[in-house]
Amino acid sequence: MSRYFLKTLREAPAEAELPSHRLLLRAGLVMPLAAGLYCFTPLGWRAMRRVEELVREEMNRAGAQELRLPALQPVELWEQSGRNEIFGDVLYRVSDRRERDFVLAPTHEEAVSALAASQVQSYRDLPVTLYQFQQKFRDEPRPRGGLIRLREFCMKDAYSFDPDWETLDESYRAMFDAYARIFARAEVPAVPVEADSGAIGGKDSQEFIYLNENGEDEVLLCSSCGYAANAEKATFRAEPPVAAEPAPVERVDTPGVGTIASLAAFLGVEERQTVKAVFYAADGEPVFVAIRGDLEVNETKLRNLLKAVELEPMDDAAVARHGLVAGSASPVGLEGLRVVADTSATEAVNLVGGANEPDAHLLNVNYGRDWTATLVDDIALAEGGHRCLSCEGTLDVRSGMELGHVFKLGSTYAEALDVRYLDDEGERHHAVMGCYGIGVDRLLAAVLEANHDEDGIIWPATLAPFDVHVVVLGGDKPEVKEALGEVEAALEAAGLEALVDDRDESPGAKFKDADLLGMPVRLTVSPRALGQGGIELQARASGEREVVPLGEVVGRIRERGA
RNA sequence: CGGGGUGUAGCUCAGCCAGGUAGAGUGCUUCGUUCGGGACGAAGAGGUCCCCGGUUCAAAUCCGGGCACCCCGACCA
Repeated sequence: MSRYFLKTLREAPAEAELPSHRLLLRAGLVMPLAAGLYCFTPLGWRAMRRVEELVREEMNRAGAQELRLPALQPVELWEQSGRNEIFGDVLYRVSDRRERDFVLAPTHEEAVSALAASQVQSYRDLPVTLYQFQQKFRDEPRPRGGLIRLREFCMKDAYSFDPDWETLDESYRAMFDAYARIFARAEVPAVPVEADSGAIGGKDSQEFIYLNENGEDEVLLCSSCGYAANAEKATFRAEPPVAAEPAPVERVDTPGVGTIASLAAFLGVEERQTVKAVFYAADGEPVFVAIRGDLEVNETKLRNLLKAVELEPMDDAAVARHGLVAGSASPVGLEGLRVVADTSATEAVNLVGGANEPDAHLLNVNYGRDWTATLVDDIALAEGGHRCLSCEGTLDVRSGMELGHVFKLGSTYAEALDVRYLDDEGERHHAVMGCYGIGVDRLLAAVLEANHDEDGIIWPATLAPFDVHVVVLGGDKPEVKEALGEVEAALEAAGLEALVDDRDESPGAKFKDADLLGMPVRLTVSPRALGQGGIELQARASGEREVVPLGEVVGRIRERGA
């Protein structure tokens, strides 16, 4: 370590708040270069390589084949798939000396499809799963949390090509199982949850979420039946509507009432007896959304339903232009606007709705009789405390980090980039694709979030940058020198990698650094330990300590699973 | 893109309100002592006080404009 390119910090820089971010900086694994961009030091890079190697082992075990695609890609490829526009500002754009336009790829469905299109000809070439480790570039609006959200990061991205949806199920399952093994071996408790599959379409989509309060994603979990879903996707059972016979519409004055809460209080009804209006602009087109008053709109569900790329709240000018009365808007008597209704608002009877004039509302509004919608579907947002749709349980809301995503894509890219094959009857079909991603940097951060104590990192043995941390005390004494030489030789012969702290530091400083850096096993070579008959061995996780005769050191390390 | 915060030594921060020689701890260098849980003493190196402009005899400090970074939100295949 006296010559190792590493500096630890006694205190973490002020900008770091998350435990993983603080540890990365304190242990000297990374150095920030700019927002969302990090340098990895030799030690940090070793850690990354260990994570990468673990992922690679499981990909290979699952039968996937590693390849390499370029990060720099012609913009035409992205125009072909239509994602030049969909990604928009997220794409880093560059041009070459001839002023041709390129992008730094944020993901590789296009490139891998182009490659597959050139290679796949027959059903005999399928199925195949290809993967790579490659830097992705995304101009994120807000990088954050050290390695949690980066602008340049390493992703393990895999893509499967199958002849049909049935065999895709098998390819998908193989990746799903590989992911479960990866997170288990990395000692990060990630749970699979149902996820939104986005505007691209596709079928099943699941995310592996590490439940952690510092995560950016929200998931809903049912402790009774095990249902788990990303908040964007989650379904639930709304409170049943209040039962009643339809009554005639009646106008009431509601002076100063402009919110559902105040409306319900003013009239002495429950919020689920009201209908709420929310206005959006979907790709610039105005949309009037009606949902029961006790529920919120899930904008992801709405965006998917409308097949919109962009969905924003309607701005005040547009609200006025369409003659909408905020606070008392109503789908009743509404003309010239696309109306989308949540199922909840169409099933309930005798709701209180707006009157489309200030300080007034309508009683006994009923779907079908008084108003209709262009589209009716589930567009409600599941929240903690809601009832599970699958059982009698209650949903809990938790935050978490998305570490991996597995996704049955279908043929969207195969069609855009012409990945076709001939079946055994000579008929041409598009391949059916799946895609599978793991953020390697983020996984490294998650490993630290899940494996540390107040003294520092506690590396899982499979991911530790070094197997053993050797603290040398009294290194100028001949018996210590001799013992150190023998220990180093034994470790090397056993294939164990060691970080040897031969610095001229006080014992306390060396022990503190050993705890911070967190290798699974610490060996102390010192006059005291030699006097007690050998080398001191301490396990980082348990803190258990023992003095082991020199010849048995490797054996004891092996027994401890390093 | 909206809201909040911060920019002074490698790191953590004080100084700014009330303008007047740029500071502490830690880290770094050297010497000595010490040597099993961030040792002690001494000497030293290290600064465009984020940038540009303004006010002033004088700006880290006051004023204006920018930039960067962090946090919250929006966004996130």
